[in-house]
Amino acid sequence: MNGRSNDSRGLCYSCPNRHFHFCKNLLNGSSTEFDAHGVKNMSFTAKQYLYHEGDMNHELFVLREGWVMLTRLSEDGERQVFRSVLPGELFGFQVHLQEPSIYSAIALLDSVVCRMPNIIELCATRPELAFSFASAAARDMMLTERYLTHITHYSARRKIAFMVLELYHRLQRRGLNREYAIQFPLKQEDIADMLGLTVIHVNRTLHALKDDGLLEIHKRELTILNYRALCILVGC
Amino acid sequence: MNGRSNDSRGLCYSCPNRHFHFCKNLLNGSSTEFDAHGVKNMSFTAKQYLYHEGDMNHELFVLREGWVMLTRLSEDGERQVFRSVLPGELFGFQVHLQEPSIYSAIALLDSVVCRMPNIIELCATRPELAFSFASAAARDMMLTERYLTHITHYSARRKIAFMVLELYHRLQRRGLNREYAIQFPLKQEDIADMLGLTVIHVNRTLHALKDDGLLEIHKRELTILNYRALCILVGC
DNA sequence: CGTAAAGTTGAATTCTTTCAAACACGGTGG
DNA sequence: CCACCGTGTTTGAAAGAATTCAACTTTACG
Repeated sequence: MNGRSNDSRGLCYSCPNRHFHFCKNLLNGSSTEFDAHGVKNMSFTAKQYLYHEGDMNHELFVLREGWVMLTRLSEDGERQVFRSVLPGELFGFQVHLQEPSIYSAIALLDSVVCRMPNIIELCATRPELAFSFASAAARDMMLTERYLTHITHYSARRKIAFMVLELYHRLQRRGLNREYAIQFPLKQEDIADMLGLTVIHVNRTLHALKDDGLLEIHKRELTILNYRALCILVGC
Repeated sequence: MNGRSNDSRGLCYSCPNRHFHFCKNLLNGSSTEFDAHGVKNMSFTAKQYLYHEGDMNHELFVLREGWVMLTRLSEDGERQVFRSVLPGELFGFQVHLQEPSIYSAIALLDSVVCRMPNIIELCATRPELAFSFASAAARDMMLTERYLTHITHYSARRKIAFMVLELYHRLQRRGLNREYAIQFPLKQEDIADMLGLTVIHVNRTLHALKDDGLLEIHKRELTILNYRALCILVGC
């Protein structure tokens, strides 16, 4: 009822309930009301950019289906992957709504997003939405902080295991898994840029994980071969 | 006026303007109005915990003076430092206000905080505050993401340089620096737990940075010896 | 003054990166 | 149908970065 029961499952690292309340709020509004604010669905094909860093993007998106990745190019040309956005989740909200976006959003799978321009106006009309935004932002924050602490403290093996479990749980929460398998469009280079490793090392580590019977990535599909062992590795 | 001019200073990594708008909003309210909601100042001495992870903490804090550090113990006993909270900044807001806090807050210096219980009630009375919370959360998010990307991708030397510059700029913004020096209560172990390094390696790296004339930490005071070189190292 | 906390050092080991090269696979054009 | 091309993946060897462990020194503080 209040989401507490979900959090007592011991999934200490993932945040499967992310944005749930927000989306419920948002999506329960009458569609005519939202239409008035220019809220509408848009489709993107895989590898298509929704927007680039530097664009003036005053819009807020909810991903309805697909997979979106948020990236940024650092000053020295390195690509940094911020995070993956999965169906039901929110993205595009940033501090200064008047400022250019600090990251790019690219669709990794064919995706449908719900776009909301005029966030400020929307909040003015429905004040409770502002609180939802705050909650959603705090939720993102929690997730990012977990990535931060895990990634900074542990081995490549554990980082990858953490990321895999985290993504798996978020998808599972929405019923987007097939048993222990999920559709997985991330390339080894994406994983590397997300976790701060080299492609080569990601490759070797993935092999080791497969040899040890923990997980396997094949043909854009990720299969968790030993869920318990993976949890133990991540330390939860 | 709108904060945009502040962001054009080229401080690509730090977020000196953090929480500024929020605090302005909040602190400009008439004190009687806030008193009605139980808003009040509290003092803590150095090394004193404001609250522990697991506590039921439904409160929001603004740090007025001092230095607060947010930490968490992971399942395997390792301590993880989330971030430092500096004067003028907000902390304590988390997704599920009804849930126990996911981190501890400890004062590293004698500190004064402004405590606001009943956040939800407060937001109901003053809806624009909710939007401020969302902005503040987004701001924290941006900072954390910058830490994430910097820390995951670069060497210990650069991580430490980044952290130092970031803290320096946040303090400088409030005029809490003395030239190129700031009060610096973080111990080498805190730095290690924040950046995911060992104390030993932090120690060696700090020495190297000092030998190279970049920065120096002595008697709880940090001095930036070569600001330009530090910026170049961090890559901004 | 004595104890605990914080900082320092060296040597050996482990983890991760770098560089250079090869392989696998799907799509395209001839 | 096959050669070609590009993207993504794989491998080896060597160098570099960071950790571990164990011990020692200095500083802070009651």
